[in-house]
Amino acid sequence: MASVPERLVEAATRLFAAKGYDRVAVQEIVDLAGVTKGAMYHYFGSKDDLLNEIYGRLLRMQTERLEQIAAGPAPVVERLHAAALDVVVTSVDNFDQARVYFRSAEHLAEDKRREMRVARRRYHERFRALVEEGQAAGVLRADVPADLTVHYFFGSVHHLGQWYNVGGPLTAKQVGRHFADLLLASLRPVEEER
Amino acid sequence: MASVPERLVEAATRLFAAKGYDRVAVQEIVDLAGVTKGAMYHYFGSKDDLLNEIYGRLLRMQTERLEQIAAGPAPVVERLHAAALDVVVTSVDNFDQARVYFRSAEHLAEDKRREMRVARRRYHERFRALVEEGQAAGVLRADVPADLTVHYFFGSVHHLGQWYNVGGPLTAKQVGRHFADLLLASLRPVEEER
Amino acid sequence: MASVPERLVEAATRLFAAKGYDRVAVQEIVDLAGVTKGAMYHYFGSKDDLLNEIYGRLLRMQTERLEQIAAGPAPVVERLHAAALDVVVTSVDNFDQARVYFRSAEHLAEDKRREMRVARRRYHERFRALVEEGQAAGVLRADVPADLTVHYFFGSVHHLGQWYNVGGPLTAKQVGRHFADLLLASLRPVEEER
Amino acid sequence: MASVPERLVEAATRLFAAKGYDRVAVQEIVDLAGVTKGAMYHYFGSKDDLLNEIYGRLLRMQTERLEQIAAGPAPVVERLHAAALDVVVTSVDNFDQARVYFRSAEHLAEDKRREMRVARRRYHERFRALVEEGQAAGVLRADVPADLTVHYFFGSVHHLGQWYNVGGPLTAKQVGRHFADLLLASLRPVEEER
DNA sequence: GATGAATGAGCTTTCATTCAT
DNA sequence: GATGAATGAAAGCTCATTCAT
Repeated sequence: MASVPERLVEAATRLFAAKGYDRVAVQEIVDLAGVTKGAMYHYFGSKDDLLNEIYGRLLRMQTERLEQIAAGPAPVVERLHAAALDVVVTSVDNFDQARVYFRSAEHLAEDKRREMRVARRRYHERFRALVEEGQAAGVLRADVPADLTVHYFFGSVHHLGQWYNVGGPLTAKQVGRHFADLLLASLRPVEEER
Repeated sequence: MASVPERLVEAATRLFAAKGYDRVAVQEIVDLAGVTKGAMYHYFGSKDDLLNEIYGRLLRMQTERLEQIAAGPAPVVERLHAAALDVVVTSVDNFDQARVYFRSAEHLAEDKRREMRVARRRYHERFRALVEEGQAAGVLRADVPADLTVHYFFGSVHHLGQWYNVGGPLTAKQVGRHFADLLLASLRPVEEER
Repeated sequence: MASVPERLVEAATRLFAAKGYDRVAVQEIVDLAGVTKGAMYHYFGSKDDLLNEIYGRLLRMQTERLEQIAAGPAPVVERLHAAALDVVVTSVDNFDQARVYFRSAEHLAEDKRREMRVARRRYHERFRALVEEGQAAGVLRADVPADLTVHYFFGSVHHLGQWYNVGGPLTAKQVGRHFADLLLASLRPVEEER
Repeated sequence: MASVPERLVEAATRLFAAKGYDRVAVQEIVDLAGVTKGAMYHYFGSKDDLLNEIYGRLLRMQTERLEQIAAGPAPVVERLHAAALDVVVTSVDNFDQARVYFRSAEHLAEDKRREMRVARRRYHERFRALVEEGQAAGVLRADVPADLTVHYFFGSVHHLGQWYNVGGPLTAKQVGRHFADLLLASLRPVEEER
């Protein structure tokens, strides 16, 4: 059986994803993990520390992957497509973590929230830099601010948590491809637009 | 001064938007509205009844407008563009309401939640019907499921609540246009895709 | 029957006096007062707010009486004697309140603690002024700092809570007289001291 | 570096003096002492056992010194003066211990509390015997009960913990002399009292 | 219509102590 | 001798809701 802190993080992830941070009692988490409250507070300073742990994992992982993809040798359009696909696939593959991540920033304590915002921003900016690179190279349209485009796309990703059905007809890869295609299509240079 | 129930709804909207439903105490709402708890329970059956009220308003309004736009005489591409623009503009114009709407579905009591899901779905389906109409007419690409496209777009809209700054440099109309343009661009029929 | 807040203050006074602030649970207080915790938190912001209430009452009362006595027309030696006697008698007459007062300053929250220190100091200084008046008039010895004398005397008063037995052989007035006599005797001008 | 139990007692003394027994967590003590909880429970049976240890040290020391002083050859008035001075000086020289001693009797477990009361009483009685000796000899006033006088004086001593400032202008010896002088002065036989 | 005192169940967190290693 | 993970009981506090007035 996994270690106690590991079990706690898993239990918390499942419950936070299902009901939202504020609707989950610490008692439920420790019950699901099969330990007592004292054990939880031995490893985590607070309930929101547990959230912080969940939160950070996915973001760190996605950031690393984005940086690797972005630094690759392929043409920028391909790298952007790969990055878009990747964030969808990893979000779906870690669906509970992702759902927690998508909605729980506001429940972090002030200091951790600041840290997280910094990390999120770094991710956002790395992604935006890809878009800007494509715009500078003339292969992506430049009449829509790159910043706005990134928000536009990540809105779609965050929204996955609200409709995507893990056992359903669409695989992670299919959704990822569609999303990446839509993004790239929307950024093709305009020629004789209305 | 506005009527008591009106003041309560306004106060609740402001507070729910700012802090999230679970982080707002009924006492805060009545304090901000300048009434007492008894008064609130005179007009509303419960805290989540207040949420229900807020919730419904924006959705009803946007649904009506969508139906009007969709039923118009313009070509489908133009109607879709107008609908996309409209949902962004009305969401930004009623920003607090929209933010509450975007993240508080799960706080409704079971029966109201069901009602709401029905209403949301109707909206979603009306929008999807527009996309499907364009696909059938051959003016929008058909290789991405219309359903997925609608989720994709509304993710972007819902995400507005997390980054859009009401007093900032972008007006509602500008964001709306960009979003609508991105949507339409992403749906142009593909010709010689990679 | 007394009002709820009154009953709560009484219950808290009894319990804090008997066991010390930290050893009394809010639950015990409300049980003794015959109400629920919710009721307590309706009237008092916190456990230490209850302490604050108890704390202030005795000090306010003794301060008023001291000021009246000190402002009287009698010779300073008589006024000092009366003041010393009075603080003993009122402390014994409100024995539980006094015991709480004597030991619980450190349990107040920081802001209230500051307030209380100011009030205590004012009391102390009013008393010291009496001693200094006697010294200036040459009727009390001046070779012991007035400040130290006051600490010396109030130590004795505070200590009452640790040995005085309310049902015992000594009445409040008897103890008060003895204490006042000892104080005055210790302050008689020295003539041919060793 | 000192032994583990020694370091624990020192750390506990510092913390109990500063914050009061109930406000200090065992974890804080072991952290300050640089050991672990297990180590503490290896040497001491409980938190209050640690208090007991601190508690006894000062009292044992002061009792020994009192007995030596009281048994000396000097006239009773001088012995009483010396005893009074000594208890002040040793209390100030061991200020943290003294502060713990002055206010933590009630935190001892029942059995140790009884022991302590016995030891305290013995000290008190030895001191009182000095006063009574002086009264019998006619060199101290007899119209105030010796018992009450002792309480009166020790109140002043215990109160030191609440106002005396170790780095301040008054040395231990100065305070001790003043206190002893005040005590002796208050006990001079009365002649022509008002 | 409206008040606000009161409820009661629930919350997160703390902490002295134990015990397998 | 010493560790530190884990317990379990209790703590202070919050809050949506009710109800006599």
